[in-house]
Amino acid sequence: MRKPNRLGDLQYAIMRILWTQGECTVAQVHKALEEDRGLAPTTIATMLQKMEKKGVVSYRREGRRFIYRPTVSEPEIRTSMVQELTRRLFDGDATALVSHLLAEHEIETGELEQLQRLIAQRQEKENR
Amino acid sequence: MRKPNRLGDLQYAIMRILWTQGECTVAQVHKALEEDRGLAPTTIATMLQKMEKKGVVSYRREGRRFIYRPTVSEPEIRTSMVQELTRRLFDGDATALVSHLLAEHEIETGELEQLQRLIAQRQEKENR
DNA sequence: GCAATAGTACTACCTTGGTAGTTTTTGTCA
DNA sequence: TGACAAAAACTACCAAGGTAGTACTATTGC
Repeated sequence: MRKPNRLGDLQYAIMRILWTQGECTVAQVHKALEEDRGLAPTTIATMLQKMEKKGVVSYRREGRRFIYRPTVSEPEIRTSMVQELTRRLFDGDATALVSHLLAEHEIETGELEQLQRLIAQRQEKENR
Repeated sequence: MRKPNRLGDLQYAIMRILWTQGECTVAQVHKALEEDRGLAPTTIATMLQKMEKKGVVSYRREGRRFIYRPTVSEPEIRTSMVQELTRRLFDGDATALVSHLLAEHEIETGELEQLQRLIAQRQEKENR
């Protein structure tokens, strides 16, 4: 029903923890983000509740505590967020996005070769 | 002071009008978006006020009416929005973003060659 | 058995983006 | 000069993301 989803900054950060850890308690997520963000544990808990309501995570109880688990994959979210931006900024033209990255030097000179290789790989896959 | 800015969907749409037209009255912007969005003129006016406060547009009066003008360029905004997404989703690695586009087939097979050319051009520029 | 604690629930508040109605002002034209 | 229309001002409201304090509850260590 609901289109995949875009996530806010904190929400995405939380998802990253869940994607790498697989399953987490609130405390574990809090711990993992503490360094970078220094948020109150209740902030994480509240956010996870909101995310649960929204359908991007689910949980099971284990004794008193909740174990959260992602219900959407990282590529899924990434794809829908990248698509969204591409739609808005480049009328959905992903090539225009890459063109922008090249023109604005978001991509270092040293990485150009690697890109060429990536494209070649994709072409090979296509022609097989 | 404030870092360039990310814009919401409507805000970006309005900016696009301003970027192409150069200067616009509220009525002109409204007219231009009517087809796609069918919003009330006051919605546009309110949005433009908010955008003015935020510093992405400015205006001058001409008689009774306001003429709005962008104060930031499209590449500027694009760059900061793309950077933001790249930071969040790919730890700031633009090449990883392109890799994603290739892997998820956001880029059509037919466009691969064009991309190769774009990269080659950039490389030439570099070596000159 | 009970108190300290850990963990969730509940509530609240702020900001930003989005949407629009109502009121006031002010040119303009008859 | 006065009515009308167009424009802006003001106000209001909603949703979502973000942040966190306080209240409740269940566990567990003594």
